[in-house]
Amino acid sequence: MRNIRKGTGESRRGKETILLILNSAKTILIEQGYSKLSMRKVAVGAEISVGNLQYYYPSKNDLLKDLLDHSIDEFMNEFERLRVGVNNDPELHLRSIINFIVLDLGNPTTTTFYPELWALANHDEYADKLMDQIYARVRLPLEDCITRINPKLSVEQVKKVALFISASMEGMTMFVGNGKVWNDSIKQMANIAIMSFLQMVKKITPEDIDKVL
Amino acid sequence: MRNIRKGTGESRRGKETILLILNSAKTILIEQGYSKLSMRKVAVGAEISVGNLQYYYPSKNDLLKDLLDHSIDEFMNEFERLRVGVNNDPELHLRSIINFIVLDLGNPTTTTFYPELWALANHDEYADKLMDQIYARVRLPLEDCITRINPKLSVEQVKKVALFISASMEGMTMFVGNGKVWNDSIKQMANIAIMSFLQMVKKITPEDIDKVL
Amino acid sequence: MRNIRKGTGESRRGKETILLILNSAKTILIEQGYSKLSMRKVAVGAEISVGNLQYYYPSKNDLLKDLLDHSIDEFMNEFERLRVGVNNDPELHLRSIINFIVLDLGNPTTTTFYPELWALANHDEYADKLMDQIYARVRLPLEDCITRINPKLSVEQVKKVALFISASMEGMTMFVGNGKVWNDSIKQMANIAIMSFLQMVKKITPEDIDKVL
Amino acid sequence: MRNIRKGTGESRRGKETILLILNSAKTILIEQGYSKLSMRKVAVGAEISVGNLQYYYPSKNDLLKDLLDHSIDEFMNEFERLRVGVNNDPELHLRSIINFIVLDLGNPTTTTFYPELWALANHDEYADKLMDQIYARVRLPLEDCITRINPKLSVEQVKKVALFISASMEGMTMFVGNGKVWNDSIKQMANIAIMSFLQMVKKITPEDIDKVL
DNA sequence: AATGAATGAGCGTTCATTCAT
DNA sequence: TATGAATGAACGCTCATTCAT
Repeated sequence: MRNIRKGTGESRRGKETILLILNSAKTILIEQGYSKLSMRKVAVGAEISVGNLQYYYPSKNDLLKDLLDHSIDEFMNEFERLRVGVNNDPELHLRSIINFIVLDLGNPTTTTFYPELWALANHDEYADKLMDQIYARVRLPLEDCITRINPKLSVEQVKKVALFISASMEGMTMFVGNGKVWNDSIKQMANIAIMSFLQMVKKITPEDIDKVL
Repeated sequence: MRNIRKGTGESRRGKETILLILNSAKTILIEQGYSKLSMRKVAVGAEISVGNLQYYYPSKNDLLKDLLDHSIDEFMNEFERLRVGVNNDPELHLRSIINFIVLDLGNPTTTTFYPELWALANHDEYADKLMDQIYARVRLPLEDCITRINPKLSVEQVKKVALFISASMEGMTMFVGNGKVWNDSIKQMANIAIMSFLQMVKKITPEDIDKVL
Repeated sequence: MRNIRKGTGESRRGKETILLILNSAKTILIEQGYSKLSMRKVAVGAEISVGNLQYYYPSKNDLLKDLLDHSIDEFMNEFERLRVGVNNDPELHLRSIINFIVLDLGNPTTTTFYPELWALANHDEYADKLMDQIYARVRLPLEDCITRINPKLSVEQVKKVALFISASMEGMTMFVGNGKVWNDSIKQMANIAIMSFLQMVKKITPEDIDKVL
Repeated sequence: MRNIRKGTGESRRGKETILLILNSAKTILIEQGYSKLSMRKVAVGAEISVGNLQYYYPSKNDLLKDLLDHSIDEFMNEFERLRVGVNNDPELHLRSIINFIVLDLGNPTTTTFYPELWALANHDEYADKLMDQIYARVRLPLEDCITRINPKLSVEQVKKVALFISASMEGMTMFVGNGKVWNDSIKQMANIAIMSFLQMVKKITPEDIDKVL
């Protein structure tokens, strides 16, 4: 919801237009993929002229940046809400985070948006940076739980365990996401994930992580 | 390595040209992403004319299909080699599979190629079908190990556990792959994965998987 | 003179550009034939960029449609003017129509444009529909004259006689048209046509038309 | 059935291939029009390679020439057969010629092939020359009949009357030809034509033809 | 007599972008 | 803010043609 050109999107009408643009862009990205995302199609989808689109976003890259920011904000806002009302039990908290993330993979937007983001991150610096930020943010509460459940792990080791858990869950996107073959098994996947990760966090030792074979 | 148009690629020279094309296409896909993959660029990379490229691959989609087939064949061939010399201990076998796959994520080709494939699979039927085939093939030895380690699980449950393990490992691609921030931690990730998955396979009960909360 | 894309050709400049395009297209169609009509050549002829041409006519077919409409409008407008100041004598009116149409065949545009249209009509639905409309319109006054000259003919028979007269005149295009071998004889052709058709309309009986041999 | 490159098409096999080529080309010309006629499509239709096609016809223009020759030969051969068994009555002979030509317009090949030829003749010298030859040949028997029916006409006037009759009949192609709206009325058109032309030939005077208004 | 391989130009079309209004 | 007009490059693709085998 932040655009590039200074002084644009400040009036109420402008803000509405920006929302129309971002929604159009996101729809295209999700339904057709990044390779089919064009300024023209975004303009048509937003029911404005190409000229006007370029008034708000002078270049396609500007639009992409704002689109990524905007899309991620939505996930983040939902994720933050998890915190509220969390009790003090780290194990329970870990369970609820895992549950939330795995079940979120069933969301049709998540299913298609994130693979696009990952592919993009391999070729686009901004997307790459953004990915780092999101997942670092997602790992924060994981790290907190892990530290409390297994205090013997060093800070670095906790980070790696959190990364493992987070990455593992992301990997399920392409298999249990919306419309995917295994979508019906999403609940069981969450169960396996909780069981697997919880056991591991409890039992894992510093040596398990850092041993060299 | 199989081209589309009848009667092309039959001479030695033709076969060489097809290889030049596929290598060029793969390089572009990996270095620049699918959205930048164009017939022109492939032709330039293969040092042939666009006309000649289209002589072998009448449409871009034909090229994409063959490129995916070709690229996946390479992984499959490597994966098949794992089988050879496998001992009878299912736990050891499971360890070696996990180890192989996680470490393969460090391969620069794997790191960038697979996210492209996942994104593609969301919009391209052929890519989707291919993904199903690859991962089904990858899960086969996993399912075999799991069944032998934990005989109490039903066939369906074994499949879900295998899917969980396979998907989890794929998820690490974007984080520990070649050039990624956590690339240095790839060995520890393999350790955590082995520890986590092995424990889970041993301990998990049918009820753990199918319980409804 | 009506373009396709909404919101284009609305400013004075846009309308001028559309005229430049149509003139360029018509010139190429007439001088080189439909098989040589390309968007690029039209753009060069109109001294605009290909991109701008496609801004007005998103597809070649859109341009062709408008070109046909536009070209036919010109003939129609001239043809309508015939009506004005027509006296009440059906025979005289018939003479003047025949004279007008046959002499119009000497027009260089008519000579080359109509054969293209006929060939096009065999493969293009829109051209076919348009042909039907033009010639139905041309036959209207013919049918009126014939009915008044020979009231014994049924409505259907009048239509067939009118069709015969109209079609016969069109057939001369390829022989007495501009630049054709017999172009010098166009006046005599008109004479023969008038004599032939007038006699026939006066003398023909319902039986002559519908007899089965 | 005559090709361009010296020494080709001399073996039995070569002659068969040439026939396959010409049939393929004619089918495409008739079904899709000249603008869609390409060497590639002809080769596919003839089930030979492009290279082999170009062995027989080094250039597209060579193929076109032979195609026109070949197609017109077919009509000519049929037309010559008319002569056989013709009695001495010029009026009867004229009727039979008119009848033959008008009814031939119902032939699907004639319907689509000739408009293509006319359009082509406007831009291609060879097609133009060929048209002259065919129609001059067609007018010969017409001129013979006219001279005998109406001996007062000069040689030049006879030629013009014959041209008028021939051209008139060609004009019906686009209206009563195969698949055309008025195809059902083809018999009545022949009746009207015979009545109209016969009357005219009998009654017309040198003054009718050459008068200047 | 026939094929497969290759080229280079041109095709219709889409694109990001610029700019005057 | 917003539109319509315009550009120039690139896209996937088809084409006529050449040539080695």
